[in-house]
Order: sequence, then C-alpha cells, then structure tokens
Amino acid sequence: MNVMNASTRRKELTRQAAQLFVQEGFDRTTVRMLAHEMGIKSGSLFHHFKDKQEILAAVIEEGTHNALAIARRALEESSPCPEARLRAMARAHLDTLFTDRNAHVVALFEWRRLDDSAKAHLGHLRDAYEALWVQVIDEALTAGLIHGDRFLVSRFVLGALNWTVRWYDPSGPRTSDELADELIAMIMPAR
Amino acid sequence: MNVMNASTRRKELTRQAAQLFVQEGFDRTTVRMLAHEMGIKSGSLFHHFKDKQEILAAVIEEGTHNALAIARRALEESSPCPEARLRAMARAHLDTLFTDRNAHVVALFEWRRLDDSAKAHLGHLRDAYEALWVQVIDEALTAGLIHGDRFLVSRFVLGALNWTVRWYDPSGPRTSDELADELIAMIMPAR
DNA sequence: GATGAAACCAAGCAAGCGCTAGTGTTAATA
DNA sequence: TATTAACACTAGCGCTTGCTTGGTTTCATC
Repeated sequence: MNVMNASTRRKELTRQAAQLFVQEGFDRTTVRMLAHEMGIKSGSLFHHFKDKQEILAAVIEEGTHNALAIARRALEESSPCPEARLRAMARAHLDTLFTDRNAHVVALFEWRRLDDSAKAHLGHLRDAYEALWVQVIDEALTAGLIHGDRFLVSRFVLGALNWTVRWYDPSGPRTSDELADELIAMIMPAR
Repeated sequence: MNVMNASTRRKELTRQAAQLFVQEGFDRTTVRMLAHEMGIKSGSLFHHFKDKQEILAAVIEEGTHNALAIARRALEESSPCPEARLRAMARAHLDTLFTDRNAHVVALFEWRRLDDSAKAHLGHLRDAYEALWVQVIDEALTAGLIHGDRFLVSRFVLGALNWTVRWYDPSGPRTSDELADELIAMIMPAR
C-alpha cells in the first residue's frame, strides 16, 4: 500500500464502491457493506470520504470523465467521414458502457441521489459528453445520412444505447461493436 | 368513503403510493410517508397491504395491466397496415408513459426491488406486453418497412421510448404523438 | 530512534426504519 | 338492539442506519 499515492488508493476504493452500488443500489448499500468490500472497518471509511454522498459523486465523476476521454479519442482516431464518426461514437459508448460498466450504470440510475451541488458540478461533465453526440449527429444530418430533429435523434439514440444495460449480455454471441453497428444501420436509410 | 368498494379504495391508495415512489424512489419512501400521503397513520396502512413490498407490487401490476390494455385497444382500432400499427404502438406507449406516468416509471426503475415471487408473477404481464411489440415489429420487417434483427430492433425502439421519461417535458411544445411519429420516421428508410 | 502524518480500529450514539399489538370507532346487517 | 366486519388509532419493539469519537498502528522521513 506504500507504493500507491493517495489518488490511486481513492480510485480503487471508488471502483469497489461502484460495484456495490450497481449490485444493490445506492440506498441499499450501507457504509458497513462498503467498508467490508474495501477491506476496512466502517469508521475508517470516513477518513477517505467526507460522507456517503461523496462516494457516489466520486463514482459518477470517474465514470463520466472516462467516457468523455474515450469518446474524444475515438473521434480523433476516426476518419472524418460522418458515418464513420457516428459509428465510432456508438461503439465508444457501448464500449465504456460494458468495460467500465459499474460507474456508468451508477451515473445513469443513481443520478438523483446526488445533492444539488454535486449535480451542478457533474452536470457540466455530462453536458460536454452529450454535446459531442449532438455534434456528430449534426454532421450526419448535414450529410443527409439521417433525418429528423438533432436533439430528438441524439436523445433517441442515446436512449436506445443506454437501455442496453438492461438486456444486453456481453458474454453472449454478439459483440458490443456489432450491437452499435446494428443500431446505426437501423437509423440510416441508405445502405 | 362508503360509496367506494374495497378495490376502488385500494386503487386510490396505490396511485398515491406510485406518486411517492417516483418522487423519492422506493427505498427512500418510508411507510410513514406513504401513510401521510394517504391521510392515515402508518399502523393503518398495514390493514390494506401486507407489507411495503406488496404496495410496490400493486403499483407495478396496475401500471403494466393498463399499458397492456391500452396497447391492445390501440392495435384493434388501428388499420391493419404495418406502418399504422407500428405508429399506434409507439403512440400508445408514450401515451401511457405520460398519462399514467407514475406507475410506469416505478415499473421501469424499481423492478429490482420486487421480491422473487412478485417478479415471476409480474414478469408474465411484462412479457405479454413485449410480445405485442415483437409481433408488430415483425410485421413491419416482413413488409420491408424496416430492417434488422427483430429482437434488437424492438429493444432499441423500446429503449428509446422508455428513456424519454428522463428528458421529455409533456407540457412543452411537442405532443407525445409527435414524439412517437419522429421516432418511427427515424427508423423507417422509406418516406 | 524520535517525529508526524496518514490510515485504521472498536465502540457506540441518535435517529429512523418496517412492522406489530391491542384498542377504539363506524356503519351496515341480522 | 345486538352483532359483526372493516377501518383507523396509539404506542412502541427490535433492529439498522449514517456518522462520530477517541485512541492506536504503520511507515517514510529526519
């Protein structure tokens, strides 16, 4: 434990908390459960985090931050073709949704448990991520690949993607890339 | 209170419970809060429901039952044309999602809080509803209106529709029917 | 080997939880 | 008028919750 700095340790604790939050839900996860999962006693937990709320905020911040970074990199590495960029975003979204699954599920389904100040702070991160989507959707609209209102389309697409956590089994026959491609194919008239 | 029979009274209590479950989430809603909302004391609540779990099950059963009935009626009243049937299902889904909003949001986001026996019982209702969707999607696929895997398409569409509860404002400029039409337009290549 | 900060622990408090027991109260029936 | 069943109330039990307290251990540094 002497080789890792404070932030590495905190990230590890945050990762373990995310796992429990997904398994049980935020409200049903007690500080004693969290401490047990972390291998410490419940009293010690409050040395690392101010309160239970702060753990939730840390989980969500970590997850959203990663998603944003991965999406940006995917766009940089993609060809400038609007279809390729759309596909890259969808693939990146499902990729983070299933490799860093826990943090994302928490961000999606436990958002309302954040207090107001945390919501305001993390809201900006989320907006930045959604802005990336609107931009890529916009390019696809301009290129005539898809049709409709930019906000509606991006929200429908994000909804369809986010909902996959409820039914998709990553260990099944279909890869998440194939899943993303099927969705893109569904909304693109031209083939 | 003497004019309403037992089941009417129970439905009213269930409706009020749904409201609180949406506002606070199931776990954060205490039996004292529920009783207060119902205008009785917490002890009296257990005359109507065996335990807190049973209230949740009642809320979800009521909601799913209504959704199924509305969807079936919408299909009966629709023209046999596959596109019209698809549109009717999407409209019916959003309609129940926003007129009977509370029960549906609970069904969507508090499902995991049901105990196993309730899950098994209510699972059949939900399956019946989803089967309706797969059937209509299937007709649209056969007619060549849309393309892709039947299960994937229906899950993407249901995901997009369900996610609307997170961002759509029914009091805004767009009606839920318009919303449904936009989604159908998005996934249908031909115009 | 002494020092100081970071990390941890045992113990427990105050508040709130779901739920129960026992007791009216009301209004329709016999 | 007596009976009964439905519904509501008061009071509180046993337990769990998030969090605090006051003290101990660990370990890189001097």
